[in-house]
Amino acid sequence: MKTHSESEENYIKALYHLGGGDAVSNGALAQRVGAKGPSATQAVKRLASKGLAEVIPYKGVKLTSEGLALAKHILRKHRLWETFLVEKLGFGWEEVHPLAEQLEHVQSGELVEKLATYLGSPIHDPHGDPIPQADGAIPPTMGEPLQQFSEGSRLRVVRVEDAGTDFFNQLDQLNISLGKEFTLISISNFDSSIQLKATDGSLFWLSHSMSSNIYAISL
Amino acid sequence: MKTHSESEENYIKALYHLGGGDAVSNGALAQRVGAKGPSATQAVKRLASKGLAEVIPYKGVKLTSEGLALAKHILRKHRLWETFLVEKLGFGWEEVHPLAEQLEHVQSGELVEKLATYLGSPIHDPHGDPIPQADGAIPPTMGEPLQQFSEGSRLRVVRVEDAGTDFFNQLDQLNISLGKEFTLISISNFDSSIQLKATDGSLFWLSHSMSSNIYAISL
DNA sequence: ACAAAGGTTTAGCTTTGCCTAAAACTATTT
DNA sequence: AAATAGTTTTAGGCAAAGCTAAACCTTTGT
Repeated sequence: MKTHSESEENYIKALYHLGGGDAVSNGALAQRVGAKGPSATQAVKRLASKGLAEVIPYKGVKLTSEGLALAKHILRKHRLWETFLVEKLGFGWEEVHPLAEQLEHVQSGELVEKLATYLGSPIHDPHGDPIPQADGAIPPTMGEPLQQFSEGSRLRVVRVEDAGTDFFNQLDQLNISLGKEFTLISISNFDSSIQLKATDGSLFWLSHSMSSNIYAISL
Repeated sequence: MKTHSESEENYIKALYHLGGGDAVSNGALAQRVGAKGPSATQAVKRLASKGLAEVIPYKGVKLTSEGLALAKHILRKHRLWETFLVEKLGFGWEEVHPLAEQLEHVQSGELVEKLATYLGSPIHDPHGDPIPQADGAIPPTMGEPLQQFSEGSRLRVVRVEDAGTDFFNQLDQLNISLGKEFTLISISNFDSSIQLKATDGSLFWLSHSMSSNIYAISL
């Protein structure tokens, strides 16, 4: 198995995040990896020369099937490590992303699979995001944003967007976590904020910016 | 906390391994990190400029107290990860070194300490080597090579040198692992090979090259 | 004591990966 | 259809970290 630099892996991840298998603009890519335009241009050339991406100058870049497979593998590692950090080491879900970014670059197929087994072959990470499987299959992405449900629905939180530390802290304050169940009481016509009732009977409001990052399924 | 490149950390590790706090020759250092002389010269200059090492040209390099503390911290991470890989993920003790070399570079004080706690704050790694503690204290290095014991001694294996995959495989074949107890039956005057008796009564011989890498305590 | 041998440092080149400034292309607007 | 605004690429630098070849110390042997 060929080996790739961390920088290359970061560009691969960014391409996957932004476009999946579709073309991505140079600017978007640069912004995502936190670099300037010319760095991205140069980086995608390197990727192209390794057969991981296909570039059409001035038009965009997209991952080849090989690049796509690599992206999924990196994402698999990332989400498995996040799961480990939360489930086994007791980290909060807001802390694990930067650590997983480092751990995901560790190179060893055997390690990934042993880790997966150790964690019970999970298919979703601590944020509810699907963990790509060893064969490249991607489990379904769960849930709809709370806005999608009608008043009176019983629902279970199954996924949250990684919207930054403050968002996670607010979730913790509100005692919202994956698997929790609520009843959607009402949606404001004025500012789209949402009123929920917890199983303990407590009532509270969520701003639109909060609720749009929270995904649930209907019970 | 300042951050260091992986290369820098590798040189720090090498300096610690070769000299502890004492001076090390450029050649030895270069060989240990797998680089050529000039690369080492350059590297130690970088370390010196960061206050991690002290260089006397043509004479040698040694770690400063700050460099020493960093070295211990890296070694702590390395040995904790090795412990994790063996105890939790079920890797064989011959496989873990290269993986730990990657994992040890992950930067997060909180991660190290959570990992240590998760593993039960071990003071020795799967090879019996001492794990530097968070405060920099180094637990005692256990055991004496088998040659040191007299015929008839009851002893317990507490540490093995990392002498390569073949060595570990042979240990596994002989069913020798840390904590196992043996009686030293005899030491050959001819080639210093050693005859041991296991607790199940089985008898076997160890070559000098095997036994000199196996450390035990007397019971 | 001096010269050869051996180890160390300097000099200069390579690659990766980032940057800024300038040139080139695309797209939009009149 | 042309000009302008916006994006992308090229050109040219810089730092880290490696290398080889050449110059420079230190040590050692006669």
